[in-house]
Amino acid sequence: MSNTSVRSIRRGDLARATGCNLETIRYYEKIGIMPDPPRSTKGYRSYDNAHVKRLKFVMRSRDLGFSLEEVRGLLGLVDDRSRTCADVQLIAEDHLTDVQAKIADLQRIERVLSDTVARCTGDAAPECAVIDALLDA
Amino acid sequence: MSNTSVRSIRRGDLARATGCNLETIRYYEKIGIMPDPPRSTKGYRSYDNAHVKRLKFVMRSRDLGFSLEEVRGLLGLVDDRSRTCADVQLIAEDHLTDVQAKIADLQRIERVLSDTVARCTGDAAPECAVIDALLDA
DNA sequence: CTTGAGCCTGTATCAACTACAGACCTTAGA
DNA sequence: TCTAAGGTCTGTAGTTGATACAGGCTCAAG
Repeated sequence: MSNTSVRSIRRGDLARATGCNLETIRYYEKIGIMPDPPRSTKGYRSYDNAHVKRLKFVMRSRDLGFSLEEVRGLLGLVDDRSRTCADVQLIAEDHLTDVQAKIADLQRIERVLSDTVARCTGDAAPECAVIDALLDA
Repeated sequence: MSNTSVRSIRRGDLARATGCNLETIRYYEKIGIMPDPPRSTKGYRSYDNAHVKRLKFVMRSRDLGFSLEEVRGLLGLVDDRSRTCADVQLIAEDHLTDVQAKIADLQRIERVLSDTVARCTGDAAPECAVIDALLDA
């Protein structure tokens, strides 16, 4: 069962293969999230399946809201043969806590905002419940 | 009923009066969210009650997640004698929609993340459900 | 041989702040 | 009166996570 082996692709191909923006790949390489790939004689970067896989990992992590520093931590654990499930769980649980806090924050905002907007008449009058709420402590 | 009238305070006092970071005030002045205040002969900025009120408005708006551009819009409407409740409602409702979308996004993330973390054994084994989820498409 | 696409590099921009350096001013205490 | 501490002034750089653009090479098709 040989899976589709990509021998040597260029940055644009990697972008297409992953759906990641080309400039973003460049940025990830600059900050060390992605490795500096080998170069052709003419200086063109050459990527392979391992790069595709790693970049997809990064993208899925980002999609789940992990910061690039958290992704860096996760990548370190992926590479580390001695990592344990507990190590990973720690990062993921921390992040989950962050996400839950953000949700709570936004829900508070949503309540205040929708309550206030609901008091709007929405007509041509200069009085407005939203402005009043923002002006008054 | 004379309310506490602040005749002339300096930037540090404005910061203390509002709880806003001093550098943030400076930034707001730079980008025009707050006006350039008058200066003393020695070049010290001098603020009054109107500045305190405006800055508090900005801070409450930011706290409710309005972007600085949205705040700019709201401030324009506060100042504008011809503004209507409908004008303000439009901005607030747009923002409310944004907030609701963000909540939905984070809730999706929260589900995936907590489901995945729940499958962690949390032990010293190298197999980890989180890593697996991030590695597999 | 030319044209266009793709790649290379460096640099700038965005939001919304925050931080720091070096110079000046003001005020309280000795 | 002198001095030391603290506030204020200015300009500038750094943060996160990208995105955009300019100017120069190279490569493949027609």
